[in-house]
Formats: sequence, C-alpha cells, structure tokens
Amino acid sequence: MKHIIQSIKKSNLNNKKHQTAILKWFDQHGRKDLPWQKNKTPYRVWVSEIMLQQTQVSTVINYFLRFMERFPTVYLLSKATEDEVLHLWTGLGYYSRARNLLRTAKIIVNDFQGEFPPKLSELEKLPGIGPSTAGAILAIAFGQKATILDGNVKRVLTRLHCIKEWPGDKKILTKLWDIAKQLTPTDRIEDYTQAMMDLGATVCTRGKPNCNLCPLINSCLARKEGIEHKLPKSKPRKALPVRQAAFLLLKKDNSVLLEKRPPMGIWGGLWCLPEISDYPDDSEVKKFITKKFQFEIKDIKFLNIFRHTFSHFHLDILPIVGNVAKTKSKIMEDGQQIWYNPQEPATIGLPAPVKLLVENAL
DNA sequence: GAAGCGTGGGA
DNA sequence: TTCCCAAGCTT
Repeated sequence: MKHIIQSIKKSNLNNKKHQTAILKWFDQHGRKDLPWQKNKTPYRVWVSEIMLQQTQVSTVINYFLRFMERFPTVYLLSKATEDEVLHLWTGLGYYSRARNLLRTAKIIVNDFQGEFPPKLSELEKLPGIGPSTAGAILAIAFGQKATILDGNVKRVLTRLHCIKEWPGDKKILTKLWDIAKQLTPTDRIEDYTQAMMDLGATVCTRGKPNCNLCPLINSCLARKEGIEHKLPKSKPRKALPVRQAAFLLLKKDNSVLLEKRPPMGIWGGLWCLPEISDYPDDSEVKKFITKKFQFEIKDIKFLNIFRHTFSHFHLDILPIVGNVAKTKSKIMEDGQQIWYNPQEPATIGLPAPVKLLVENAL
C-alpha cells in the first residue's frame, strides 16, 4: 500500500514537471497567431479541427479563411448546399469531412439550438468528430480538461517513452491514450493542448528532431537511448496498386461536360470528367461517346498520361479531348450532368486532377 | 478491425 | 523517383 501511494505521488510530481516544462516552452515558442486562434469560438475551432485532420497547417490556412468568409456561423453553414461546401473543400481531400461537416452543422442548429455541446460523449456522436477531435474542441474551445492524441502527440509520446512498436497497433494506441490522459493538466488546458501539437510540429519533428530546443530533453527515453530519429516506427506498408482510367474532356464553347459522382466512395459528391476504365483506342472512344451521350465528336486528341496518387492506390490518367458539335450536345436533365465553364465556375466540388485538367484544357 | 478515404510536401 | 505521412474518422 505504501509503495502504491509513493508511486502515485512520484507520478504526480513527474506529471507536474512535464506540464510546467511544456507550458513554459509554449509561452516562449508556441504558435499563437494561427487564424483559428483568433476570435476563438467553438464553431471556428470545430471547422479548423476537421480541416486539420490528416492535413498540415500550411495547407489548411487559406481554406479556413475562405470558409469563414463564406460561412461565418454554424447557422449559415447549416443552410448551405453540399455542392457549395464541397466547392470550398476542392483540393483539400478527404471529402467525407466536408459532407460530415454539413451534416453536423444541421444537427447543431436543429437539435442543439446552434450551440456545440461541451461534453465529450455528445461531441463524439457528431459525424466526423472522433475521440481526438472531440478532445481538441473540448480543451481548446471550452477550456475543459480533455485529451487529444493526434499525429504530433503520438510522436512526442512515442519518443518520450521510447515505444518501439508501431503506434497504430491497437495495444500501443491504448497505451498512448493512457499516457496522454495521465499527463493532461487541469490548468491552462488550452495552452497545454496547443503546446503538445506545436512541439510535435516544430521541434519533435519526424525526420530530424531539434532535441536541443526541446523542453522534454531530460526526460525523453528515446533521446537517452539515442534512437529518437528512428521513432515512431513507421506503418508496415504494401506497394500501392496501380489503376488506369481515361478521362474525357468533352468541350463545347468554353465548357466541358462534368458528371456528379455517387455520394459515397472516392470523390463522393464531387463533379468529375466522364471516365472510361483502362485505355480505349480511337474507335472505342467514339463508340462510348455515341452510345452514352449521342454526341457528335469532330476530332479526338489523346494527351499525355499522368499519375494521381490516392492514399490507397495510384491512378494513371489518360486525358482524351474531343470537341462536341453544337447541334448535338444535349445532356441529361437529371441534374447529374453539367457544362462547366472554368471562367464562370459553378459552386461545385472538383477533384484536384479534374480541376487541373479542366483549367488547362480550356 | 482492417480497409477506405486526398492531396501536397519533404526527405 | 519513390516513399512517407500530416491536428483521424467511418464502415
């Protein structure tokens, strides 16, 4: 019994030292001028946290500013169309985040009187908000004690405790959550939360960590063993499969034909060029176009194949350009096809390579 | 519980 | 060039 009490006291003391060191470092070196740190509201914190999932700060900043300009409140967002939200998300990737953002905005307005619930279990029920994002919102927006475990914190803690296994493994993940919770302070929770992420992003970096600038250098076990640069162990990965597809750029005036993709799956809800799997030859292209659209195509040009890489496969894209005769260019009236003019862009979401092709081809 | 889900940048 | 993965969540 005595030993247990002593061990708890010792652990509390160590936690205190850790928290003090982190907060002192934050006061001197932490990031305090990011857009979502100004005019801080639960809405702004939520949007930023969703955008920042699997996405670096430098990428997010402009998207966040544009988004806030268009949707300054959760109420305005809740009235948006999915196309409009996806439009602002174009190029950011992981588009289910945008679809879930809109779903959650509607829930907040309809079921919560427009206010985010300051409760972990309630936040986690909302689409797109998992354990770490819920913790971040609670800590940063509401100043309540809560724990996050994002990529930054994982890296810091993996090194601090010299964890040599891959942190994605379920047992290790649970262990990391336990450590993160144990270290979480009650006081200055917002600064502490931000500090742990900043430390991972700016000092305890992936490749060459700047240990000489780290407030945890004396307690870091990986550093003690001299293997900090080797941790965390990287995910066991297979070579990505390669798929092939032809994208049709069917041009009329200053527009190309786009089709809306199904709501789920890759590029869900975005507008894409008509696609032919594998690489067709000249006659196959003409047959496809005639059968599907009843278009009359004057000439067909094959552009260079280029590679677009997703998280789980490569797509080698063969762009095929054709001019559509004006007299025969009727499209379906079901709202799933449009003529898209990049000079006067419709407010819809486009996959990055589609946007690239469309803007270069016209 | 493993796989699906984007994109861009750094090494 | 190729690999890795970044403020993870959903199914």
